[in-house]
Amino acid sequence: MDISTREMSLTVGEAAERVGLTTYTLRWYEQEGLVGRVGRDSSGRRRYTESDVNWLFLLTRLRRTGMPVRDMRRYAELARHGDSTLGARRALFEAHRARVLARMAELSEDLKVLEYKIDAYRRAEEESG
Amino acid sequence: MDISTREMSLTVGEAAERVGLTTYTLRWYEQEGLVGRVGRDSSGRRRYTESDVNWLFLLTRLRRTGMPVRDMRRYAELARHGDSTLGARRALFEAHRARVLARMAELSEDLKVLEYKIDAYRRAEEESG
DNA sequence: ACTTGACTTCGAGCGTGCTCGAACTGGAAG
DNA sequence: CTTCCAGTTCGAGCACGCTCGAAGTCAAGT
Repeated sequence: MDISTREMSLTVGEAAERVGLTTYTLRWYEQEGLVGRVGRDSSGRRRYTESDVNWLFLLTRLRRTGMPVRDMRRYAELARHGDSTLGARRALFEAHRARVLARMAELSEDLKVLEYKIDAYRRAEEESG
Repeated sequence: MDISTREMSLTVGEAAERVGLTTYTLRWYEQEGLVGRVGRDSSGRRRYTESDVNWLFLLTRLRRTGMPVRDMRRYAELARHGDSTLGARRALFEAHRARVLARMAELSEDLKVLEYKIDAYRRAEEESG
């Protein structure tokens, strides 16, 4: 368990692959302040640490649940300001959780409409085909 | 139960309000072929029938479940071609249902991440707040 | 008769979230 | 040493789904 196995650092391409985003997007996220300035190596190339990757992963989940980039940026800013923002970050997540739950409820409703139509088509097909 | 109670027809504004879209969007949907050409009155104004409104309602559900406009157009085209496309329409809905279910599963997973973070924040707040 | 306000068509513009091309740099493999 | 590939920055461009402004029409209310 030496230092080299504990200190991983990935290029933008490797990081992109791990988190399922493109290199374009990773650079853009940084530019947009969704990620703090990523470390660079001696020749100016980005080096993503494990915690950078974990952060990016979290961002992908937030994004996938429909959180706007604007809110993700706000969250990133809070995170950069340390422990004094823990409450605010929790509040942000709780509010977002509520939106996700509402969205899921909406999808369940919409699913019923889909089921209804599928059934109606099935019946119509039997009748006329 | 006279004809006037059975034959409703709404202006674009009324229809928009009922289905929760704007008048802009309703006209645009028509232009994009998501809705067949809506009837006009003697002075060229749109008159939405009950079945137009039902159709629009269905479109709002498809839209809300994330169906792209392109696919909604394809569906509308199928519907305009009558009963011979019942099977295709059902297939389209079944495929879409699968996507919605997958999306819901994804959201459940993402929700776990949110819960986990909320909990972590709560613990961190207790510890340092 | 006049005003109001919702309607018409048309094409342009916008917000979001990337996505890409251009021009360049630097390390590694053959 | 050259070739190659992945990286850099910058600003422009794109796909999607609307959204709106302009200029005009028409019917109803005062």
